[in-house]
Amino acid sequence: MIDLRAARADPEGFRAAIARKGAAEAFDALMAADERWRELIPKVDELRSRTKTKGKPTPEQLEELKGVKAALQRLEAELAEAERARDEALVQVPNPPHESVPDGDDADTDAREERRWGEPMQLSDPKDHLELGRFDMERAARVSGSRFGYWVGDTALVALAAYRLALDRLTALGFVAVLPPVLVREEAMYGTGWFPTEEHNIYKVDGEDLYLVGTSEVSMGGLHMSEIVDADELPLRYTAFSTCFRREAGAAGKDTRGMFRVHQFNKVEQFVLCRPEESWDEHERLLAHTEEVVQELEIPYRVVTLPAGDISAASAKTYDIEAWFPSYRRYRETASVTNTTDFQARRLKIRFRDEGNLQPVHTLNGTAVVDRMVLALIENHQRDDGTVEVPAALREFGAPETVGR
RNA sequence: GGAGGGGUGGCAGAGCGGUCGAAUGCGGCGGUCUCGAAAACCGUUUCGGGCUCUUGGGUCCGACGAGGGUUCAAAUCCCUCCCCCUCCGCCA
Repeated sequence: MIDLRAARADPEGFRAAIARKGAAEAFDALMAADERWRELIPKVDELRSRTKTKGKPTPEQLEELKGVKAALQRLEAELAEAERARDEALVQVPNPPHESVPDGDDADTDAREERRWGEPMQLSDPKDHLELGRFDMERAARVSGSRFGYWVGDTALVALAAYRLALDRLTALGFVAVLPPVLVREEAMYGTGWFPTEEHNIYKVDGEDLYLVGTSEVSMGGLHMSEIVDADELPLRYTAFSTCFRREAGAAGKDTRGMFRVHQFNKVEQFVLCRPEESWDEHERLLAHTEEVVQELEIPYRVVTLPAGDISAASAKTYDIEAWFPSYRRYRETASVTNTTDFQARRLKIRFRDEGNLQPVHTLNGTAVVDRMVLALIENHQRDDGTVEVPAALREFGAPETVGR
């Protein structure tokens, strides 16, 4: 959530920034709800102080108390309603985007390209990952429905090696490896900003108050929920491996072929908690880590800064790494690296003590390796005979030298 | 799944209807001592919110897992939920 006090102090500034995410109305609604709440709170406090008695009250005092309490009860009901309305408005307001984030809301036309790496291969007739790797979509459809697939044989081993490579590189940098839960409570979903805006994309477990995470960012955000972390321990750097689940409810008919957009995939994530003044440097560092992995996988890519209207509610700034996909003949999103500043930390109540003052930490998350990258790897390393040469970096992690059908 | 026990400040741990926002210990911060440090000793130290004034205070309100209830009055009594621990059963 945003810093309400800061927003009251500079409503125009906040409104302008939030408007770049297309959420000016949500902000206006919040300010109105907050004003209403602030009208009521002093009145309630005043009445409450009048109900205080020291020790046993006299009969006359009791009579007077009765009247005050009746008035208090009515006012408290109003306050509770105002508070509910204000909190509801608060969760609708996104994190203001950083100044360096471009305007616009279209990922394709408004994103700012930062750089490119590698030479996109230009085959006249490139095969796609389904033709090159071993995936079983037909049987998966029978077992699980559309948008699921089995990774089979050498293809599965390449994916596992890629996860292991990312974990290896990150732990060497001091990141702590974590295998987190993938079922979480509503609290973690709200805390990380996935709810309420992304709720449509999340699976809920029937009969339980549990949700399947769309990314381990949710589990990792929850890890230090409600804690006051030791300032000396910051930054806390984690790398988590987990399966991720997404309903892809709004994506009907989009990317229906192959494993590009599926309901379930695996990801190695970076998740960091740090001091506010460190988070922008840390953001660049996380991006660099991801780029190093993609380079080791020898996948041509470009880095873009997503426009304000296309980043998540929690994000202040997001870089995407788009891998070259020969079969699509274009770059496509494979990794996201995001600074959520204090937005998640505020909701999750993760704070640290700085010269006596408690303040929220900053949190960041970023893909290190994800299944889509392995798809890109397979496509980019195809040879004329339809086999795939696996990058040397993956061999020590159990990958075969080649993948062929 | 069954049977018990428990959730209190950064941590440990008292309190079990008003005198309790809360003993005590540890930790933290400041100081005395010291060339310096340790030890010892002294002082200080929960969080959130509103208003307010020379940003550091003043003042009022709220919070003892969460939410309801009883009562003039709840950390303390009752109900619901969540979580943790121990034992038994089951299980990868």
